[in-house]
Amino acid sequence: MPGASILIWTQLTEGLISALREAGAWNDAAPPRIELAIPRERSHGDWTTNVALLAAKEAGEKPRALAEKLAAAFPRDAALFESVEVAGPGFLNFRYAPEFLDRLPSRILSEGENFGNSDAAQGLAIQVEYVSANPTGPLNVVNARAAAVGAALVRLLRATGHRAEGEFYVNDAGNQVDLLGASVAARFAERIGTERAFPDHGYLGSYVADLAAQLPEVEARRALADADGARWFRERSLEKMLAWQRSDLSDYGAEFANWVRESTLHGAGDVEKALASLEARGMIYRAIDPEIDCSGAPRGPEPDAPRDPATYVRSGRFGDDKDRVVVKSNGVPTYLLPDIAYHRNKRARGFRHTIDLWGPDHHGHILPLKASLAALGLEPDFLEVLIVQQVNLLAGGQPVKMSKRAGEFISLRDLMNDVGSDCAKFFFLLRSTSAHLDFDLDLARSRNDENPAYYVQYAHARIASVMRFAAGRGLAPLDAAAEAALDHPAEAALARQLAAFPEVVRGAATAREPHRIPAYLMETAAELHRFYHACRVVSEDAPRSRARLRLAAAAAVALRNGLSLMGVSAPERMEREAEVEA
RNA sequence: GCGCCCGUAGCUCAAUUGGAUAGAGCGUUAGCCUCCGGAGCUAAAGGUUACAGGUUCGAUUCCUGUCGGGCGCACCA
Repeated sequence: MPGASILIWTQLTEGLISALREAGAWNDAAPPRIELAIPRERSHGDWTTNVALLAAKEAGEKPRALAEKLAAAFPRDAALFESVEVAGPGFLNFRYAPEFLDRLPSRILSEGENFGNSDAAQGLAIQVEYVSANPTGPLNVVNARAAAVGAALVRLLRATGHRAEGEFYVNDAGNQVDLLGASVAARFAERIGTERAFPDHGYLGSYVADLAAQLPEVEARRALADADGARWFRERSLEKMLAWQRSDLSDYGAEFANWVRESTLHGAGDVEKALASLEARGMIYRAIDPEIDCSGAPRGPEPDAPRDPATYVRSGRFGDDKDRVVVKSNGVPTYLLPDIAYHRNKRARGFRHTIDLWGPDHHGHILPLKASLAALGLEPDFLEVLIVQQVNLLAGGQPVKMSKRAGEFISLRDLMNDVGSDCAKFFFLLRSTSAHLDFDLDLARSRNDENPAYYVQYAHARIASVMRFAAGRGLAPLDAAAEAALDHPAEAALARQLAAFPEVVRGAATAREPHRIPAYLMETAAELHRFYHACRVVSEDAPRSRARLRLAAAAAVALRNGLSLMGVSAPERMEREAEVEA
C-alpha cells in the first residue's frame, strides 16, 4: 500500500463516518456525501470539510450545532491533528500537529518514488486511448497535446491504483490510406520521370515525397507498372507512416501498450459480430429515413431519385439526437460501425472503463457512439470521452499559418526539435485539456526566466545543488540523527505543501485533470524558493542543517514525482542562457 | 435551426467537482546578491468573474435567457 501512510484523506473519511454515526447523523440508506478539501486560505486549517453543512438538513439540526457534535466525536489522533475547529456557517477545520510536519520529510524520503501514490482505485482496469491519428501524415500539434495529456493520464491512473494502459487505434481500413498510397505512387513516378496523375484530394505535404524517396526503387518500379500495384504502395506507405508516428511518440515519451488496427477488427469478423449483436437486441432496422430524428439539422433538398434503404442503429432511444446509419444503402459500413465494434472489443478484453481522447472536431461523435454502446448493452459509464481542444501556435505574437490541405503544418517532430519535448509537454499540461490553448513558441523557445517550464525544474536543480554543497561538508539528508523541529514559518509552509501532494495526485486522476500537477508543482517550487531565502540550509548547527536538508530533499521528491507524472525530466543541473552562449 | 467547448487582472490561464477574503505567470512600478545556483525572493498596482434573472446558508462553478468567440451538425472518416 504505497503512500497510504500519508494519504490522510482515508483517515479523515473514516474518522468522519465514525463521528457522524456517533452524532446520530448517519443514515445507512442515504449516507451523507463526505467532501474533503485542502483550503486555499491557511487560516482555515490544513484540511476542511463541509459535511456538517450538507448533512444538517437530513439530520434535522442546525449546521453549526452538528459541526460542534462532529468535532467532539471525531476520533483524535494527536500525532496527526492538533485541533479540529468549527468555523463559519459550519465548516470543520483540521490543523496538523507540529510533530506530524516534523516527521513528514523522513516519511517522504522513505517512500521515495512512491510518494504521492495510493491504491484508491484498487486495481480497476482502465484504458486510455489517445492520439489515434490517421496514418496519413505526421502528427500535428493537437496530437502532440493529446500525447502529453494521454500519457500523463495513464501515469496518474497508475499512481492512484488503476491498472491503466495506453492504446493507439490505427484507422488503417479507410480510403484515406488508399489516397496516401496513390499520392506516394504519384510522387514516386514524378521522381523517376514517369507520368502518373496526382490523385484528387491527394496528400500534398512534402513528407509524401520523402516517403516516395525511401521506397526500394526496383520493387517500386515494378509496382508502378503492375495493375495491382496500388496495394503495394498503400501497404508500404502505411507501414512507413506508422513507423514514423511510433518513433516520434516514443521519443516524446508517450508509450502505448497496444496498437490496435481497424483492419484486424474487420479481419476477425468483429464488425459483423457487433452488428449481429445489435440486431439480436432489436436495435437495428432498415429504412430510408431514421425513425427518430430530433437533431434539428436543416433538411437538405429531397433527392431526385428515391434512395435504397440503409441500416440504422436505434441510438435515438439512448439519448442520441437521431438514429444513425451503420450500413449505407450500398452495403458499406459507416465509420460508426467499426467504432462500435472496436469499443465492444475493448470491453471484451476486460477493461471496465475506457477514456478516449479525441480531437476538437470529433465532439459530434460522442453522443452517437455512447448511445450505440448503450444499445449494445454496455455499462453507461464504460466510455468516457475527453476532447483535447485545439492549439493555436503563436510566433512573434501572431498565429502561425498552417495549411492542413497543403500538408504544411508544424508537426510533433518539429515541436520537439524546436522547443524540446520537456518544454512542449509542460506547456501542454499547464492548461486544462478542454480549453483552447495558445502555445507561444517564442516563450517556449526561451531559455530564461520568462519560461515557466524552467521554474519547476530549476527548483529541483537548486535542491540538488544544495545537496552537493552539503555533501562536501559531510552532511546527507538521510543521516539517522535525531530529528530537529521545523520551527520557522517557511519550513512549516513547505512541509504543508508537501503533505498535499498525494491528495493533488488523487484529485487530478479522478477529475482527469493533469493540469493540476504543474499548478501544484509551481506552488511547491515557490514554497521551496521562499524557504531557501528565509532559511539557511547548511549551517554550523548540524542537527538543524540535517532537518532542513531532509525537508529540501523531500521537496525534491515531490517535484521529481510530479514532473515524472508529466513525463518531464527533473535535472540535477541546469545551465543558464548566458552560460550557454558564453 | 440544433449541439459541444469557451468568455475571469493589460496578456496567457487557475480557482480542489457548490465553499469562507477569486489566485498564479508574463508585463508595469519599487526594492533584495561579501553567504548553500538571482532561471530566485519581497512589495505595490491591476476585478461589478461578458450581461440579466433564477436555485440556497453560500454561485466563477448549477439552471434559463441574451451577447460575443471557436468547433461541429452526411448514407465522409
